[in-house]
Amino acid sequence: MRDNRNEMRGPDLLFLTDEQLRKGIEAMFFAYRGFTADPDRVLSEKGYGRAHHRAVHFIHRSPGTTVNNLLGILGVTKQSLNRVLRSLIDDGLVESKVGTQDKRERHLYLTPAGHALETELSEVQTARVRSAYRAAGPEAVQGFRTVLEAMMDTEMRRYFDKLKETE
Amino acid sequence: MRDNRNEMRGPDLLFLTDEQLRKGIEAMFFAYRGFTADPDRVLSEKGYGRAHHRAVHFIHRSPGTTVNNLLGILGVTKQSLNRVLRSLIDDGLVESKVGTQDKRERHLYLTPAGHALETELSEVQTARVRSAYRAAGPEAVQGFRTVLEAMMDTEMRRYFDKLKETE
DNA sequence: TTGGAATGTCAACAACACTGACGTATTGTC
DNA sequence: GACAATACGTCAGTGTTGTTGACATTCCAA
Repeated sequence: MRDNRNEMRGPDLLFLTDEQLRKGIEAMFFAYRGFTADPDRVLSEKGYGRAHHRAVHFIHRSPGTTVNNLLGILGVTKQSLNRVLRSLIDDGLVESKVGTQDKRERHLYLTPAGHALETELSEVQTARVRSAYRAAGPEAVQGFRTVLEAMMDTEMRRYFDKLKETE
Repeated sequence: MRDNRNEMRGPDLLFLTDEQLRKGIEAMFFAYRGFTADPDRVLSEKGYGRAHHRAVHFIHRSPGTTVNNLLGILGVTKQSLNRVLRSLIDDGLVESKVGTQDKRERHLYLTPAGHALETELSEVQTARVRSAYRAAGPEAVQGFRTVLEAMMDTEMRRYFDKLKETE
């Protein structure tokens, strides 16, 4: 019924039927599970979780970032992030340096051990994405990226674009 | 360094550079947050979580499905699923009927109240996906779906394809 | 200089996943 | 009919990750 509403607008909009949208939603659900499966395995062996992965990833991506900046990117409360950072710092994977200009800020860096973990996680996750990209081909990848960016919150896209600038 | 390894294979493979893969990973992270943000808001108002959404979604999608089948789709333990189903059944959103052929099985159905919740969740999530699809266009959506399917575990793709058959 | 804003930390709690073990009802097989 | 296997539910315990509340430190501006 609602499908028909769209179908009547012409064949160009067939990709916007409720059925197509539902399948997109389910594809997103299943794909995200695959997307995180390999890093999750590595992490659980070491007693870490997905939150540790995210922290390590973005500290690697933006060395010297502050806790506050990381909070914005990760979208969690500072208390939640702090627990994760605490264990990473205690285990010697992350270094927290008091800011020189503003001593309230802590600047975060990966230690050599932290870089080693980041590399390990990155390799397994990248392997799957590379495999998917290769199987799908460049045009599909372009479309994939376009849809993902359109799906973000505008605030998140701001962070994403900022990271993209290193391109 | 590794980028160069790929770049040397010619311009066709530029989309497989480490930098492109990293941005794909980050896009996936940010987009999934947006993807779940709207339903999460609706759910938390009602005292439910993402796990309830998944259960309601797939019961709606496959009415009469058994607990065991749902366990396979969702990829969680029965203890975890049971907690969610318990609250949904107690709140009158899901009905559990003893199987007619095999009385060990429980077949799951949404009640009218369950359908109401499913519709509400589906509408806010579909709205975002529709908006993203519309902005990206049909070719991009095709590529999006292709990459997502290539990213799933083979086992999950089996479930996904089974759901797709209703297409 | 003093009060408010910003930054980060500690403590307690809730949601949701996990493992392991056990109980019950039903089914299928020898 | 005995017995193993299957499907489902439940109890107990644990861990990660999110939350709110309270608090210490630092900076800045009135």
